[in-house]
Amino acid sequence: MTKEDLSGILAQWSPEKIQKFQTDFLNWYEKERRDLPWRENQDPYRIWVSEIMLQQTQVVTVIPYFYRFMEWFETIADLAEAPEDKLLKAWEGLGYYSRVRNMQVAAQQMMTDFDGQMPQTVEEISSLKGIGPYTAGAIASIAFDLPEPAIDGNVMRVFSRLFELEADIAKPSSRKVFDYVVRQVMPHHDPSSFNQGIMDLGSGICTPNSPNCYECPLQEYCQSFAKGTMLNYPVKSKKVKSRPVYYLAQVIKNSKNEYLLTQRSSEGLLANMWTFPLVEISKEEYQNLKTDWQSFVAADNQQQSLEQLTLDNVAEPFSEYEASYLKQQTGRYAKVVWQKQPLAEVTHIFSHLKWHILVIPGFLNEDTEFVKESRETFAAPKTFNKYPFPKPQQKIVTTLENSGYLIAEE
DNA sequence: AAATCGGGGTA
DNA sequence: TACCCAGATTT
Repeated sequence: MTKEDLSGILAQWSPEKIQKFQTDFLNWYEKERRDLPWRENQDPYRIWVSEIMLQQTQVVTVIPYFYRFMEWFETIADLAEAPEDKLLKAWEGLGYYSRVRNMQVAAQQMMTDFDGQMPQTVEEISSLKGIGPYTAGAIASIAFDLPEPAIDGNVMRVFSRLFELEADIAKPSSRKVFDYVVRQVMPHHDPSSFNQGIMDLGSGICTPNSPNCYECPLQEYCQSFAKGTMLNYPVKSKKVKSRPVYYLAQVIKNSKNEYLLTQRSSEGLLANMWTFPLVEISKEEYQNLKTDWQSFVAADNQQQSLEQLTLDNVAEPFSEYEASYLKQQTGRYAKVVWQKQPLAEVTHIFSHLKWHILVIPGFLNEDTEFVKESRETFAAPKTFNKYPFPKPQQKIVTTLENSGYLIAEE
């Protein structure tokens, strides 16, 4: 879609029509705007925090995190100095954890470069870590009333329907199409209400699958409504499916009812968060282990003799290869007595990965024989709340609590 | 331009 | 399932 095409589309909108469009929409927003905690005032810090939290995250999810975050980190200076585990804990369960790390870097930038304040130009706001074109526009318009668009998924959906724009919103290059169109029709006297209004509209009325066009304040301006083509927009190319990954989770308890936890790498997925030790295995190994474990538990239920599964008698239910494989993977845990109990399986879907986790619980009789490596610790269940856990880890804990293996109380 | 980076809500 | 959500950064 060329700039000439866009000019043609917009040429049908006279200045008078644009002005009426703005008035109608701002009137609607004034009447229908949602009461949200970050809309109480124009504090740039609150608006910044809310915008970062709201990236790829729905309002209802954000609200409790927002209140807690503002309690824990009252000022930009507080955020700049906070320890990382407290940051991760504040973000635990929210996902995309680099968001909060980048926010601390940005807070430090503000302390050193901007007198501890959010800067007030789009260029300077954009120079802050973690603030891209959308968030820069949102902060500029909402906190400082600057006439900047804030192009997000809502805006692209609303505007693609308004003008039947064919630009593929999955392509980064399409952003400039929407930027151009929004700039032509947004009111410069109240960009804040306009941008927030489009968000409310996209959230409650101009929704992806079943838009409530008969309640829409922009119905008379909407080309796709006139033609009944609302559901053809926005145009979006397919995303690739998430790739499966298979893990063995080794849940190892010592005689003091403490569990071995390990801190993940400082880079990449779930950086610096804590999990039970995870070992990646192949799909075939995963399926074979699962099958054999199930048959072993079934056979044992009939015998009702063995209380524990040791590494030696692992060779019984597992095939020789799998037993040796399990020993190899658990080699440094030679003192671990693997618990015989119904198999626990946990799955978790990320945006680009699907984790399959086979949970293998074990017990350590002699603590002294076991030497922790770096980034490892033994932790009692009642202290788990001190460690930032990613969702898959929380699911494993819940599963083991339900099976009775993991006891939260002392 | 494509891949990476979480997790929940919805139909 | 598949898609969407107040996206940014890295490769």
